[in-house]
Amino acid sequence: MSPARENRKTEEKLTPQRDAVLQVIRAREDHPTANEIFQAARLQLPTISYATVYNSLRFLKEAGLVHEIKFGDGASRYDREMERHDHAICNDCGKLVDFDLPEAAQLMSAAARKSKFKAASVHLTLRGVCPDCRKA
Amino acid sequence: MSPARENRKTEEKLTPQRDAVLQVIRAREDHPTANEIFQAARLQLPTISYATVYNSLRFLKEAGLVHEIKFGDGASRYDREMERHDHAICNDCGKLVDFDLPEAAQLMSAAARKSKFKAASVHLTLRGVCPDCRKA
DNA sequence: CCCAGATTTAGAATTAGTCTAAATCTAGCA
DNA sequence: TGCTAGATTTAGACTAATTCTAAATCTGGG
Repeated sequence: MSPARENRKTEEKLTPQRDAVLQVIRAREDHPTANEIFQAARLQLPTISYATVYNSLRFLKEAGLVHEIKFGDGASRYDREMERHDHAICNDCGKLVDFDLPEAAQLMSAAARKSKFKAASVHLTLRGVCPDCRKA
Repeated sequence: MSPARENRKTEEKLTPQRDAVLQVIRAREDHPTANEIFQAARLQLPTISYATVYNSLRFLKEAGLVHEIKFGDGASRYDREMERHDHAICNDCGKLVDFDLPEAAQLMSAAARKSKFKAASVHLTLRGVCPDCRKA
């Protein structure tokens, strides 16, 4: 259960397919969907299947290597950023941007008190218009 | 464009089907999915179709009478609560609970500054374990 | 080298939601 | 009253995202 052992176990199981999926996510600034990841992974591993991309994403999530973001609008998106952070979503173009507002993290216990839940994490979502759409 | 006129327009178009959908949502404490709403609306209006439930939900959303919540885990949920509020989601059973943390609303401008977005709304999401699951 | 268990593959299946075209309803008006 | 245009409803086909299935393939330990 030590971090080192946990990590070794993960490494052992990092098959070429899983690694390709991980590299695709790490290489991108944005938050690709499973389909986008599939298209990109194919360039490296032409025989990789859609199901394997999903299996790999599940594995990588459980191993704590990627983060899944499920907002509306259909497909889940995947994020290389594992630290706690917040999201801004553009109401016009749907762009999703990460940012960190430490003050949001500090509201966790207040939120737990109000909701009566045992808190695990908090996350703030801003909806609005992104800089690009503001210009247009 | 006056509130009164806006309201009258809405009233005019509140067909029996749309009203049935609205009543289902207003009668429930929880946040039903479209499918749950369809099942319940059917009891009142046996011929109502699935497509009409979706059409009605879109209409009611646009009229500002219900609120759509899209978290992961598949289906959108619908909320009778129209005031700004926050959500807690149980990691064990998936239960979704409303609460209001006014401090979260106050983080809107800070979030806008960090993300560079023009803010429209903010919303906090707590993940954790609900009171019922905590007992079990 | 061989086997058991894990992984990958292709495609079928499932689920949520949207679209389409025909049927129905409704308000305004000759 | 009776007609017509426009809006709404309906059933079912369709689409997109994701999961499932079963067979094929790979891998490490003996």
